[in-house]
Amino acid sequence: MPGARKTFFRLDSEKQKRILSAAIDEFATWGFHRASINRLVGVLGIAKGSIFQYFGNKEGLFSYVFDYAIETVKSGLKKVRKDTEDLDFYSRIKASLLEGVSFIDRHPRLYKIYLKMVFQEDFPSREKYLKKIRLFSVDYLRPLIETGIRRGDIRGDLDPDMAAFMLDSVFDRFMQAYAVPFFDSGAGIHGASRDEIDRMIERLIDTLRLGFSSREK
Amino acid sequence: MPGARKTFFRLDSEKQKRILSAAIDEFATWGFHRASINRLVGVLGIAKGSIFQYFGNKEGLFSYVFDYAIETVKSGLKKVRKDTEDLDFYSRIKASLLEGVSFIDRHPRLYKIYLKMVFQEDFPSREKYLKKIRLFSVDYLRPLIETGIRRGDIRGDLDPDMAAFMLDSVFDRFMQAYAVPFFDSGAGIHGASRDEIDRMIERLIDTLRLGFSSREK
Amino acid sequence: MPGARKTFFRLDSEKQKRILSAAIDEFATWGFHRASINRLVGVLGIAKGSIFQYFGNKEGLFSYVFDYAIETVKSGLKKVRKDTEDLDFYSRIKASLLEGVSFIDRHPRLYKIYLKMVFQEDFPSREKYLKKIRLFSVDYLRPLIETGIRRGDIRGDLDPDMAAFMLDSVFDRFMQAYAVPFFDSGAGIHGASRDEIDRMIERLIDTLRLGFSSREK
Amino acid sequence: MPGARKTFFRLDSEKQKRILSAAIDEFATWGFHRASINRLVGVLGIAKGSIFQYFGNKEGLFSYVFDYAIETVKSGLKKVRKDTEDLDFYSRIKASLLEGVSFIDRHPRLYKIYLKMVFQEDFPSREKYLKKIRLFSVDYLRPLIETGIRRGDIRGDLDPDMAAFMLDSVFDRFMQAYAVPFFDSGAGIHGASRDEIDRMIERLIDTLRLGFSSREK
DNA sequence: GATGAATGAGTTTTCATTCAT
DNA sequence: TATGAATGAAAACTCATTCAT
Repeated sequence: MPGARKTFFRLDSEKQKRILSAAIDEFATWGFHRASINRLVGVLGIAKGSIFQYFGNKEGLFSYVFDYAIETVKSGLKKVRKDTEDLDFYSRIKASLLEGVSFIDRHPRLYKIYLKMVFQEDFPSREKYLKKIRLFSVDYLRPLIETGIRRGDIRGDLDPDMAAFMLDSVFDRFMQAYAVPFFDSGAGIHGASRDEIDRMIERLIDTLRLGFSSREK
Repeated sequence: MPGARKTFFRLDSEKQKRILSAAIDEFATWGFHRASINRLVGVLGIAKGSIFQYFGNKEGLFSYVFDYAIETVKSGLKKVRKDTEDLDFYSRIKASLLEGVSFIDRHPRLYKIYLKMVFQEDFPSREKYLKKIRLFSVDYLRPLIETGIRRGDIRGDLDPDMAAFMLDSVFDRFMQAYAVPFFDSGAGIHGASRDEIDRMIERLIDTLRLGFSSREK
Repeated sequence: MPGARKTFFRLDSEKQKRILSAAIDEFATWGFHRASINRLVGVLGIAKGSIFQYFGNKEGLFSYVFDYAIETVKSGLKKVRKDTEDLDFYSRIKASLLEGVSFIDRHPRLYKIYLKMVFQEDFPSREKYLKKIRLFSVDYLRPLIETGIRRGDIRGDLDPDMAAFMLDSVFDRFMQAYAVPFFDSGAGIHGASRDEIDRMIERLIDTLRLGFSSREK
Repeated sequence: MPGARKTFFRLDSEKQKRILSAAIDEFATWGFHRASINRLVGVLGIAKGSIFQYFGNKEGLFSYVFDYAIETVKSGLKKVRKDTEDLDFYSRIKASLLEGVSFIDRHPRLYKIYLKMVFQEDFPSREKYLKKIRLFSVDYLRPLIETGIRRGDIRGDLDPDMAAFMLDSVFDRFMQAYAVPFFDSGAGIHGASRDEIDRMIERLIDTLRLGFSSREK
């Protein structure tokens, strides 16, 4: 039901972009509940009624912004998947992590909205939005793992559920670790250079690859 | 600075508990900003002014609840650490995960407050509260890993930073995975029995132990 | 910064006047701090939010009322200055005092607001408001004195600073003396008629003119 | 009716002074209405109920403070009147002005309370308090003028009502002019030295003595 | 289609006073 | 005599939504 209406899409495309961008700002800064339509129209210099005409209500606006965010993430990862088709499993994981970091650099506000959303159970239709995200992770990581096993990059008896779970956890946490200082200072993981980030990822992947136990024969 | 005042501690202890419990309910359900003192005193059947006499302001109340939560988590983990002192690394990790799951069963509302808090950047002194939590994870996991290496449970060349990072991520995510369906239905990880949870944890630890790569000689 | 917003000026002019008048009432009766927006909107029969839409906040409303008061005083005195251009110094002083008295008759509530304001050090931007008033007295009285000296109405060796200071003091006090009983009973200086006021002013000016000392040769 | 009760006077005299001083602070800073008993007892570290036991209610406390202020002013002026009995009129006026200035230096908080009070019509029994002050001015200035005329310091045909009115106005304004910057910076009339204040007073008295008109024979 | 005035329930916080202990 | 917990009305201000123009 919610989302943008025909009226919105009939607007001149420049205006559509201005509204989208201002709405992203508002939700990224304040989260859903504390975002204020009053403030938004103040910034945009348009009539309050217009927002309601375009999106029905506050949730409709959020829904539009959120779908845009999902599209953006998806297209980034699709590109990585395709570009790395011929590489081995670990290189693909590394590329994916780098894409995550780069996504935060390119779209910090969208990532903020994601974080805001994840743990606020109470806003309308939260479940629906979360499902779109979760599916995603499974859709993306499971095939990667399966291909890795088939090609012999990963040991054949690896538990694919748990592997996916671990990757998902580590991905998420790594992005958070990168993002939080980035939001404060504009530099990820407390000012680490791109090279340092690179090395960190390698160490992380090594740990994933080798596991904790000693390799006695 | 904020927190409970003398006035509060002078109250009859039954009343203190009633207020603490109702406040936990309120913050667990609504988060910090949307929690309502009006609603709270309505539930408690006391005067609005009283809350402000006890805690100074809304943040004082939150601070009191939060410190209580931290104490509760800490005492649970301390017990695990002590009770498992003689066990090997993987058993201790398993016990810790089980304690996490059990904590959610025993104190679902406190865990909810934690989740609500983590990604709402804007509420007063959030940093201060987060620091208390973060310290925690490091304080707890690093010694476990170091002892594991010393005792030979873990390979000596394991990267301890990344290992701690992985454990922290996986712990957090596992607890979230357990908690979210738990909040909805009262049963963790979509209704799994205690036995099933147990097996899941074992599979997870196995994956951690062995890593992704095949064990060529 | 504060003051009325576009929204307010777009209102039907009758409504603007009703709001201005009710706000003057409220501030004149209660001063800044004890004035109540709740009471105001109750009297006006409009929604509380509307006042905040028109003026942003309480100070914005006060600022609007205050600027209106200043305008009203200024225009009265300007008229006197112009109308008495050709008269001698003492006649101009008399006319000014009469204008002061008449201002209180015409705008008792505005004068009340002035009195309330002068000695409440703490309300927001008080200094800014006071400055607007102080400038005023200097701007008005000094030229009058200088012209009086030039024309020979006043002795050439009069100390102009102290003369201005005395006039300002006496003006202020006279208006207060007139106003305070006026507020209580509706009749200035305890029920004196316009003729009596007139004579009082003459006696006052005589005292100013001749000074206290005996006129020895 | 209002004022301090027996209970208060039975207190150890040191405590009485602490309470008086803290109450003066509170009223001087906040005026009557915005003064807070909560804050006061917080500062004093005594029970809220005690204040009500000592003074009945807020007005009782104010009344006590106010009577103390009047006594303090009176005793200062009485001393001046007596010490200057043998001096001529203008010297006595000068001494009185200096006493006013010195009073502000010695008791700035009491003078603040006076200013706060004068133009806040609405607090309980304000008229009663004001009367005590007004009487005062008449009681003090009229005899001074009459003695001055009798002794030939002042011309015999001076209008004594208007003379008293002028003196009262100029006194009041001078003290305000001294006090307001004093409250802000701790130095009267924008940092003037005692010598400069002295000269100002002399210029002012000269202007009063000689009047505005030229002294043609 | 666009506008923006109107709404009123909601928020946190303050405070003088009472009264049982 | 002293204490301090309890009260609840009042304050300023916010905001999503509606609807007449």
